[in-house]
Amino acid sequence: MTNSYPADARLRVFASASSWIEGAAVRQLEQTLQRRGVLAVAAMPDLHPGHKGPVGCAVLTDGVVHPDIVGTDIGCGMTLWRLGGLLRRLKVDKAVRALERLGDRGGLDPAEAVAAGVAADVAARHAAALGTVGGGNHFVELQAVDRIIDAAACADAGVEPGALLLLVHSGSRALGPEVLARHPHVHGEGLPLEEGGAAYLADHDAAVRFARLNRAVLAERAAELLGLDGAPWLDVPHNHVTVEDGRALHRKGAAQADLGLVPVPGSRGALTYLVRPDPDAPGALRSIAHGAGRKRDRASLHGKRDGGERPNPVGNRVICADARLAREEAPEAYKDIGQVIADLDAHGLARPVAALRPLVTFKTGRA
DNA sequence: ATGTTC
Repeated sequence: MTNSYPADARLRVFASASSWIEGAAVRQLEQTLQRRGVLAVAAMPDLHPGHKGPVGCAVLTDGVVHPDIVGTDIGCGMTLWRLGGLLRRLKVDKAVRALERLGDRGGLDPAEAVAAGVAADVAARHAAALGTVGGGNHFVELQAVDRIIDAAACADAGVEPGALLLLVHSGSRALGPEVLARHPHVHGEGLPLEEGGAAYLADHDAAVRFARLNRAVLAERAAELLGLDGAPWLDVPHNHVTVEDGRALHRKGAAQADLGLVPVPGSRGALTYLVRPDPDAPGALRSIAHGAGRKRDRASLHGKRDGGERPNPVGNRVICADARLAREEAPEAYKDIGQVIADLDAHGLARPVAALRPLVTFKTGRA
């Protein structure tokens, strides 16, 4: 059973027949193609329905900027840090107790945020959010290199089995929604660069930098709590818009593919894959999948019919004091990351380099 | 996604 995708030469779908994509997401793709100025759309194997359009796609326009494609979480993405530690020396219980404290401290002071490059007015309103995970699918996760898949690429990158890593998924917190609200636009019409698009981009770019800084503060704090040396390695946004040669490239839940290696996480009970994208893959708009993608909407995961808690498929410890969030983010809410990676590989978008195993996941310490 | 959210 396969979906029938819109017959439109501008659309490329990088998913195999065995990757289930909801009909609602396909209908949203049709609407995306009707937005003003759309030249090309690349849909990834983790495509799923979103608020104002599908999550898991890249959209190139002739210069019209569509803020509601990027949505509220401007700059959201993944940061991967190397940790100076080895799996065989790790005490998992101790790591759990350490990461439980990630929610204890507040964010930065405005002065610290300004020193880190945040504009004074933004710092005044949002510094306290720097170093906070947020909700939804965001997390901080201690991982270990589980399996080398591409030995040469791993040797190049210094990736060795049993090495500890820190993966952070977060965004611009309340700054993103503020920026979106500050630039009103008609759905589907968007903002031409000279008619509000450039002004949106300036605020948007600040939110992208803010989100990256937030991930760095989170990683630094997590490494400190774990008592391990931490070194920044990769930072890859998957929710943003870039303008080049007068064209606007939007990514909505699609990872940037021209920054080197990319961590592609599964659910919070699955492996993460480190992949090497081909930034020139035809039709992919310099993008790849950003994760497993939701299989079930949040609402359907509540209620008695769901059958309650299941064991974590890969045995990582998940710190999440919010039971409702834990249900919405349960592993069974997500697609199979192995299939997503297989689809990326089969379509020439990315090659797997290593599999990373989650050990301890921090979602939220707040009850 | 959201100093969210009935």
